[in-house]
Amino acid sequence: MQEFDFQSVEEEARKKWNELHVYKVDIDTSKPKYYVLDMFPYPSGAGLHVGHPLGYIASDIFSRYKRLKGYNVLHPMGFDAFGLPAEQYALQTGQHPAKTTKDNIETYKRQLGKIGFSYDWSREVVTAEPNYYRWTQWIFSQLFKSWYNNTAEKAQAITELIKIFEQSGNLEVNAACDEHTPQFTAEEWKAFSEKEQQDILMHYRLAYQSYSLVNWCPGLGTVLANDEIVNGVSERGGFPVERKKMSQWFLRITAYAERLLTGLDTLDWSVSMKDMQRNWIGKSIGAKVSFPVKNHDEEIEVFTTRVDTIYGVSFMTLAPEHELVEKITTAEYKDAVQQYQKACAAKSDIERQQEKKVSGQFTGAYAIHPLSKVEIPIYISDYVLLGYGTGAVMAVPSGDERDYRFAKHFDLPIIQILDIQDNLENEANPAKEGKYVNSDIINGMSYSEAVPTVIAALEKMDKGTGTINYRLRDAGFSRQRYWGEPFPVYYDKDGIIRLLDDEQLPLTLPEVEKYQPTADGHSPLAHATDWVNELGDGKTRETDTMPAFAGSSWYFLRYMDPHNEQAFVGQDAQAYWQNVDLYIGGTEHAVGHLLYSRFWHKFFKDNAWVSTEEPFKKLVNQGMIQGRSLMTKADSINGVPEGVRVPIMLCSPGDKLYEDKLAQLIQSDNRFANVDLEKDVNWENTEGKRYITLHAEVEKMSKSKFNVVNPDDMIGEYGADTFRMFEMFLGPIEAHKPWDINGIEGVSKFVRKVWRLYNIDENGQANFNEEASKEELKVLHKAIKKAEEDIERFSFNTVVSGLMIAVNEWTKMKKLGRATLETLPILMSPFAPFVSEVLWSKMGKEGSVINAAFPSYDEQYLKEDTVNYPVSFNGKVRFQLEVDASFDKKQVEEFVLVQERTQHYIQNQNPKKIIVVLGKIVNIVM
RNA sequence: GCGGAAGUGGCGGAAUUGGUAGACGCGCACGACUCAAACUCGUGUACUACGGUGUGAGGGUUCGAUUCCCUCCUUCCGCACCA
Repeated sequence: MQEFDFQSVEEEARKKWNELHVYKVDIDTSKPKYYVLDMFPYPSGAGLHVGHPLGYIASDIFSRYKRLKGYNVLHPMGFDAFGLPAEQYALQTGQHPAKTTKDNIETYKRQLGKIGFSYDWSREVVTAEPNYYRWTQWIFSQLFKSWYNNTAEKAQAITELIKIFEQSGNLEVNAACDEHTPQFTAEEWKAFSEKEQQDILMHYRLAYQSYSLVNWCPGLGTVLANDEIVNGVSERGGFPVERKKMSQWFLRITAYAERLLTGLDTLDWSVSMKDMQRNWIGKSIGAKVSFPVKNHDEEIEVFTTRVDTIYGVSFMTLAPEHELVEKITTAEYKDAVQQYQKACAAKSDIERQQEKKVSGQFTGAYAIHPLSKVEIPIYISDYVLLGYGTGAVMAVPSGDERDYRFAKHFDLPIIQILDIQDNLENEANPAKEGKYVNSDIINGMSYSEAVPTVIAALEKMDKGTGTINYRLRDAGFSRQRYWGEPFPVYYDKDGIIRLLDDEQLPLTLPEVEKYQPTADGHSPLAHATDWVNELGDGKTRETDTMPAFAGSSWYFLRYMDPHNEQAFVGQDAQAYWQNVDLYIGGTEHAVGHLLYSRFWHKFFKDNAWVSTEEPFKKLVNQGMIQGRSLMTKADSINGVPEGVRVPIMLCSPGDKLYEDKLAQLIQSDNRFANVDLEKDVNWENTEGKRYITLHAEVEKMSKSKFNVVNPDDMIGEYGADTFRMFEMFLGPIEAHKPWDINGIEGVSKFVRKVWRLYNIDENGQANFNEEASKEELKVLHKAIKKAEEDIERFSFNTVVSGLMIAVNEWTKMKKLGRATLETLPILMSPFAPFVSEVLWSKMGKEGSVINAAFPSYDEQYLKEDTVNYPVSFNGKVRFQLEVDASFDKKQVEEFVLVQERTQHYIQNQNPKKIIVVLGKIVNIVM
């Protein structure tokens, strides 16, 4: 008998797929479509480890399954190729990022190719290629040319807005815009200079420029992202970071906040994923209230979600940077206030957030409570953030923990406002239950009555309005980097920003000599002075580039129509493929990529470039495969708390690491530069040589932890089919689980057992019966049923178990029938495409198994003549009883009662109750 | 602190609407094959004082709970002076 040889099997299958071009898909209106998408990988230099393909395997299984089920399946792959690591590498080595990125993509494709994915590579998309980013630039232009009409609830052309301005100014316009947008009439608009008009339009555009603070790190000469800063210094190098005001591009995602929120209800995503987005959008319904300042014309505006607590306000707190502070501070307090402001400014945001001590400073000024007219003192304190709400708080010590601590510290009044606040001596009570007290017009009311009452009162005297606030901020869209999409704009000689014409796209990245930013923090593109000035006439190009999320916010649409030169996606292609039916990826993109993509998609919908409101219907988050790091005992090397990690391929847990080997390892890892082998190591010594014992620890798989397992190695040893099935067999797709090589033998055995079922002789011929037996068909139809049901609910690990059970039973039957052996490859092909393809051929079938039809199970084979009932007494199972399957409840009951064993448990008592669940269980209650 | 997910043998995990807890695989033990080993095949494998007891702990609903409800503990993830 011929034994299974995965190498020749993989070769044979691959050859067939290449010849038949099986993965090429096109629009086919005779079939329903199904779009399965993997999250876009960033091609890092390290290549794939075994954790990466987990989601890809799952999506590939589902794609193949859907295809067998008669769907026209779009299953593409491409690369999110712009980004920091390539640029860092360029900084270090001088190699062009385009070159390293290309090399890395080659590595990825080679690795992915080994696993046997059903990608249609003719649709490959690479964000860093000009023929792709041309459209990213085009989309940016469209955002720039649009504003959001809150009344129409959609984006519209900026030219429409200009028409409105010319007719009636902006007083009647209900648009998403900056809070500080000036108001003007049509006449005033017409009188503005062009520069002034353009500046005003910036307040409305969906892609706009504005000044904002960035994290400028002089030590590195660059701008850092928030997560590149640890404890106020740069993660790399530990240099101080300062806040620097720079002109930046933004996308007005806040215009879509409400639609992004309500759209979540229509999506088949996990609860936690939706919650993360809801949390990020952070809608709060509240009120804006104005507090007049005594002896001033100014009013302090606050935003509150608890306008019902307004009668509990006993002081106000402003952010130290609040613009009113200077104006209202009395001469007496000027010095103290300035000192406090200085102290706050010296602290980084992170320090301010970590500060637990109560601090603040009285300004000497008083506000007048809009309802009670009581005078209340105005303080400044660093617990109030300028960036949130209005940068001012109406302090209600009885209901808010921070206000309470502040009040206690400065000995300010704590006013009870709800009858249930009975422990104000010790703590604030933020509850909304109970009835209001000390609250004038809302005394005796409940929360839901009080809120509208207060808002109405405030609105009547023009001191407040009900408002909705979002935590969501507009998305910063500028990066002072080289390796990203250039902005398709230039500044004319008056400094007015102009778009390039669409025909001038793509605006390609110029070559630069160095990838460092300029000394004043401008992007490396500023070094390319020829490029910056090439338009002449005093026109200069924008030197910032777009962030990595630009290209990934729309790539799923490009796959539908990757070579279209006329549009980023053609109407026909989009009308057919609609949107992504199944999206598989990690949770790390919960609020970044997934939110931006939804935002762009809605913008496309507003312009009727796409027909769907949401891009991703169903989202499945694959878990992380963790590594097992081999460690020396944690306490065995002092001063290095995590011990020494040992490359995973070298040894296994329990192994002894001898002195010479350890010395070698320590030398190769500079974190252990100061370890003294004599003083710091607790040696064991039982055999004349010193050693330490290794143990395993589960942690993230990472090159720096020496615990990376390469899929190439696994495939080389066990074959791609076994590798695919094993990754699925590890556990539920969403769960995090440690990579444990132990189980792979079981899957490998399974594949070989499958091969043996075909009794393949020396000539490569399968041997089988023409007629399949009833028993084997029963096993088959059970397996079909389980496979189908489990794949539908993404329970891939149990599909593998189910197939194992079937194969174990068939193995006992020696020689199987044609029907069984022809169906098995179809069932298995989503999981193990290579061996399934070859076995399909061995059965003399034409074409590829990929194009077969998924079998349907036949109930008649699943029917049993008898049912095994567990018979329990008072819920405790005592014995099994075989009962005729056609019996009804009464018959089962009677049959059970006359059994000798039943009588033995009943003794001579009368059962109180007998419960028969047909096909399941019999329970006798005594 | 708030929100979410999870907790089952030595290990990964199964049990789909409440109905035989531990499927399947690993590991381990024994046996067959072999000069021997590997491979392969077979048998067994939650604990047990053999009465029973068992799904993180305690309580509840139910004829019956891993599954539903309440309280608590632990782990992981996300958010957080958010007014």
